[in-house]
Amino acid sequence: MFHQHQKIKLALVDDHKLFRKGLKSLIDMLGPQYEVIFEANNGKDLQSLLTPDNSPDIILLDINMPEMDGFSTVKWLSTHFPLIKTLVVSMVEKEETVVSMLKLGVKGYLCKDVEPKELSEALNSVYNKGFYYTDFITGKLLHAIQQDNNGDGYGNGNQSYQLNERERDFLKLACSELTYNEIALQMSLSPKTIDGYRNALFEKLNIKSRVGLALYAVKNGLVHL
Amino acid sequence: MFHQHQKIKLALVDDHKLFRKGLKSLIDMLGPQYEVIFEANNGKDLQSLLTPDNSPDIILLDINMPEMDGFSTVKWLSTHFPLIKTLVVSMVEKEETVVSMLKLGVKGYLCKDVEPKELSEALNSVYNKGFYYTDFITGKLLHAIQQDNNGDGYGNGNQSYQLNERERDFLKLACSELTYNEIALQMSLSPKTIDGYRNALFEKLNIKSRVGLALYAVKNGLVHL
DNA sequence: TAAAAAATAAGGGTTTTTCCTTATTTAAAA
DNA sequence: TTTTAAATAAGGAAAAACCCTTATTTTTTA
Repeated sequence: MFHQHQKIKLALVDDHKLFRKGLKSLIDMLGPQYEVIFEANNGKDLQSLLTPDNSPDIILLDINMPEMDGFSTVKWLSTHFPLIKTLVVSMVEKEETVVSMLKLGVKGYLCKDVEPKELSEALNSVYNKGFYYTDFITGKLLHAIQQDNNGDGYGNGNQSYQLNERERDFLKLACSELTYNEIALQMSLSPKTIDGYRNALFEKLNIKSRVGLALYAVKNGLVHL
Repeated sequence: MFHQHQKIKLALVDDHKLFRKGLKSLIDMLGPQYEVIFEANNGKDLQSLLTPDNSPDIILLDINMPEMDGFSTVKWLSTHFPLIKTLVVSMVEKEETVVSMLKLGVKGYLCKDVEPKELSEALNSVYNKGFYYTDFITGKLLHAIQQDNNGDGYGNGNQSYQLNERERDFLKLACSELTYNEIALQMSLSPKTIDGYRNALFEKLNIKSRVGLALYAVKNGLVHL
């Protein structure tokens, strides 16, 4: 085993300081090969801290965060810092979320209830191999692919439940006590268009009611509680 | 400063292993005066691990957990192990939740985004003084009291928004895609009674729509995502 | 056990949500 | 510049949600 010339630089992005500090503590215990160079509360915070001079090898990233969530952060990173590898650490286990994140190019996905041992495996794997694929991830992907093949009109290769910007905007507002008419006003759209968005989401997400929409939004970190 | 004869025994109850391990790591760093004697995934898990021979001084308890949540756990502890002190560590910051927990007799309430320093202060305070009251807690209590005094018919001393068993049952079902009629069937009640429950909750919780109900339930850990 | 309080239920009406189908406008691709 | 595709919008109707008032039953309390 030869000498490691440089420490592996990490950054932590999570809106719960206690979790972040705990995570940092666990990482410190893994040994001196890892160094947490900074922590951020959310994507916005990360944007201000991240510079070419101060950039980590791997970012451990939460999804559900205020101001700027994991999705937006990964997208931003992929254009501005494409060399940084992202490892998601989230409590969200939903297939849609995992698959969406992988499509965006994250290098691994950990649930917050894994063993600390898996954290170190993930970090090593992402740094050395460039990715960390577990049975968890494979299972989600497989299931997603299988669903794509059932000929429901959404499948054949492209994203079956990937929501576009407008739908996400709508979904966030649907997750409030606004009436659909009020949402239409907010979005400067006809109530009938809103009607269409709702129906599209119902079909895409296999949901039957507005409560379902709200719950989906929460589960997938589109809104914060 | 004199010798501490006995370590302060702690137990951690949280459904996210990585958070638990991080928390344990932070506690271990506080010094040898604290010892985490066991960890549990949720209330049910705690029930099976907790015996008179194996009981901690302080339990650090999450709220939103599957199987058995923080509310039920605290209630159970207060009858079966009244001497154990409970310190809530949750991401929930809603006044209702904080106040309800305090009414149930927890000795302190920490949000998951506090500094680790506050964790150690809280543990010391709970162990030495029996409680840990912060401005955060006082603020919530004060606000709750002030609301009680506005003569809205719910106040005068008793719980203004404490939900009873039946209302909680209903709320959980309302947080689904079931129709109110279907909920009535499930609960073996008339749809008109359900109507009454909904209206009562709307008023108590200052909510205007079913989406609001669902969101409230999620925020307060009545349902798990 | 009588009175008070809480839980359960009904009547009846308004608004919002939900579900179809089809049409127009705008943007992208060939 | 056609052809296609995507976003936006309309009409019309049925179901569900929402709201207010009052009545009955059950449970608690005095």
